[in-house]
Amino acid sequence: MTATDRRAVPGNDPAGTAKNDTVAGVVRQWRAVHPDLDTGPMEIIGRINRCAALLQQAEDAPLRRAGLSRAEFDLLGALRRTGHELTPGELARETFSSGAAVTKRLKQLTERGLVERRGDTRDRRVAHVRLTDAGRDLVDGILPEQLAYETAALSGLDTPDRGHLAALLGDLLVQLEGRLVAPRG
Amino acid sequence: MTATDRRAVPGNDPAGTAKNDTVAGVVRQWRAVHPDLDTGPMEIIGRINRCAALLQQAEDAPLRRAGLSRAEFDLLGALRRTGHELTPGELARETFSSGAAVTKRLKQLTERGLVERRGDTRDRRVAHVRLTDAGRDLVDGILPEQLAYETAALSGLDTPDRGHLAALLGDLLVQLEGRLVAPRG
DNA sequence: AGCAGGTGTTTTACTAGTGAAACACCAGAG
DNA sequence: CTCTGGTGTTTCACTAGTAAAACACCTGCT
Repeated sequence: MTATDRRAVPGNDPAGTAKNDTVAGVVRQWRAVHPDLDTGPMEIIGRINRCAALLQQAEDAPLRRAGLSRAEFDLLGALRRTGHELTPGELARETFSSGAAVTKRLKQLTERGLVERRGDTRDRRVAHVRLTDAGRDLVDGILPEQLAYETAALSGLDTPDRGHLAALLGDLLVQLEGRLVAPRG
Repeated sequence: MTATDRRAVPGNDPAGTAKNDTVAGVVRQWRAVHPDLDTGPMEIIGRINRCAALLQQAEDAPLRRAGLSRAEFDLLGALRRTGHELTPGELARETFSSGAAVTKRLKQLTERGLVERRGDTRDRRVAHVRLTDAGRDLVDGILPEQLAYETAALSGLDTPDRGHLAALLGDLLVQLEGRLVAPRG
């Protein structure tokens, strides 16, 4: 621990990636404590997690202004982008959340007049949920603002980098979805 | 809506990124409903969020086996990797969580004998938290398994792609941290 | 000394989410 | 018709997190 230099240490960075973000610091600490472990995956996964956290925080601003949580907006967005009614179960799958969570959110959104439900005529277990006009208008009003925030958040990357990043994340996501979201029979 | 093709539509993909992950489908839906909006940012941010969710889910497996939540492991990990005692406030900053959350977690981890606290001698408001031997052993036992899961999750990408992805995410993260984590005085 | 304002931590009251069980219903077998 | 097993949805009991207030203590000013 004598005279430790806080800056990047040459020769310690095989991938040539000498960032000075928070994740780089964390990885450096782990390497110092466990020099034997391969910390490579942390550089990707740690950054993905941290980027996700920061981006969500940034995006929450326009939503809070509209009195919506991210989860509520996701639900409304699913209805808006599919363009048709969805059942609670479909909404759960579409928004990657549990059925119980969807039930709760639908209750609130219905009370606020943003969605409406009707029972299925043939199968009385299932409900069909659709946006009200107010719900549709709300989503359409928020979306451009949301995208503007996102564009601003990404403005530090130039266009080719953005394309490249999207492509690499797409590759990764295909792998993850194939592996983790068990092959549907 | 007549004869809509579910596959990628040629000419609609300026970045040349014709993925078939879930995000690509979502973006396609939005484009159909709002052809005027630039959905570019979604391709990155949507994928970051989705990757983060899937990766966390995957990583939670080894943690649950050890009876820890991700948040608890983050806290223990912060103590382990810094190598010295931390105050609750420092732990909160280090793990990006609220002070109240740290208080709660410390209470549980102390009861389980994984961390210990002692009061500061000069300033009796502050506490110093350190890992017990059991805590250190637990982290050291989990970490390799955790990294193995991470390596497996990323195994779909070849080495140069991994380096490239880490670098791009690092660039993005530097931007985001500079922008969103207000310039510290 | 004594008070004012600031900081580190905990408590409080509350919210959103979870898994498991409950409920309501359908569809097929006998 | 009436079971039986399965599926869509909701309820229940509980957990983890949050923001704001409370608390405990320090520091500097007078």
